Amino acid sequence: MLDPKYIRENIDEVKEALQKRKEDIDLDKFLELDQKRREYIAQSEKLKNRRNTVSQEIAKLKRQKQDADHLIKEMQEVSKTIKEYDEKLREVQSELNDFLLTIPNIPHSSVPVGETEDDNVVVRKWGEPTKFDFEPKAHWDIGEELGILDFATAAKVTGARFTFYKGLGARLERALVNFMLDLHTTEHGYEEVFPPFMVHRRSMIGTGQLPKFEEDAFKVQGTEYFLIPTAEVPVTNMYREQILDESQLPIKHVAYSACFRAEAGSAGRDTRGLIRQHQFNKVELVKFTKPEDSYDELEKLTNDAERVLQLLGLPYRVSLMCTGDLGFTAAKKYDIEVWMPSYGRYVEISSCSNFEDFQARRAEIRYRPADKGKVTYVHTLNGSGIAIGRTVAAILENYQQEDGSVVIPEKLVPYMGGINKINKL
RNA sequence: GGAGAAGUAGCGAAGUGGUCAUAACGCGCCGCACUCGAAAUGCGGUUGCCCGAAAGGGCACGUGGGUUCGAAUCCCACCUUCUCCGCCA
Repeated sequence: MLDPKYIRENIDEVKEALQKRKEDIDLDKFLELDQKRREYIAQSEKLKNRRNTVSQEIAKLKRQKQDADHLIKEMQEVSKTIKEYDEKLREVQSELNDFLLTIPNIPHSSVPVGETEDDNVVVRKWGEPTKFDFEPKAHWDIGEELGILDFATAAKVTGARFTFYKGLGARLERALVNFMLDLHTTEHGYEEVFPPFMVHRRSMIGTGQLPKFEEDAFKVQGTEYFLIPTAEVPVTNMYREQILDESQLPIKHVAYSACFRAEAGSAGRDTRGLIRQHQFNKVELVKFTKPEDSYDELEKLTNDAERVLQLLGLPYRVSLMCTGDLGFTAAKKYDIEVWMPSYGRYVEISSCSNFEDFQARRAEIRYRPADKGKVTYVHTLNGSGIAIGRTVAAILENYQQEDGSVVIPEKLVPYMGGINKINKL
């Protein structure tokens, strides 16, 4: 959520920013509602002041056993009028709030202006696309031939876009979760959190999934709960409506969770394999920082995520998202993309974003500066560190051998109980 | 799921219709004094939001309604926590 005061005072700048995002939002409507709101507040408060004053007088008269009927009669009228103004105010306020919740974040000045993913800027590459002296296979074929992935059975049991991992496949998934959690807790200083996989509506609004993107979420029938699309939601909302102490910042959490996405609107895309599932595992990094530190922390967070791929020996590149590909909530976002031989290109495996105070405002997460300055919104950041299913896909494809087996990256071998290769049965 | 109790500042807690919500009192925290230094002691300071150029005003006692000239206080609903019972991994 943007600061209403900021929009009011910088209306042209905000309009221009939204245009860069290709967002068509009528900010004049905002100004109009905001104007009305302030009018009603002024009217209502003037009357409340009168009521408070007179109520004291009534109390005084009653104590002196004097007659206060004429004042009480006047106050009956005043109270009625206050109620009318407050009702109008409530309506405008809620309309204004609903409107604010649909305005996306303003891109940071360092974000390239562009329309589609073609305008994203590759900022660095690590490693080279894997070369094979045989015809490499896609991970869904490798996985099925090794008996470690079973899409057909998942379709029978649940439906499309679900998977059974079996045997060493299930073990590989689990090994990656543990490997990443250990890396981020012991080497990068994140505190581990294991969150609820369901949250209520207020939390989904806090991080920006709602109200605009309800069709992307799974709602649990008979409850007001949503399955989390990412651990970002519960972990960021841990600190909702809290005033933190400056000495606590930055707060850094790492969380494993399953993630659930309806994938509405992606019908027909990435239908095979592990790339686009309704349920997948992810290790997520979440940070809360002082405003002046958030862009440094974004670089560090991105590096922390990249480290996973480096240790696994998977070639990747980092792209800076352009204004048109930034998503609703981010002010700046890097995608880390891993080389996927079956796609013949790099595929997103992590998204690292700085939301500045956009989420903090929605979720009311603030901190008290040590110098006793004004209570201020924190900046929130998060990034995948990293998506597990896509990592399995990348390992299967990049580490496949001509005989159909898959070598386990060295760093992962201890987590696989010493197994360094998955062979055909 | 059933029965009961409770939700007020960082924590504990007072306040049961107007004169105590910048919220008594205690603890904690910050500053100052005393001290060679510390402890102890004393003094002072310690919620947030909204409207307003300012002066100033308004709001918030779990949340939302209601009654009333006036609600932390009375009524209703919901949420959360605790205790007991039932069920369950």
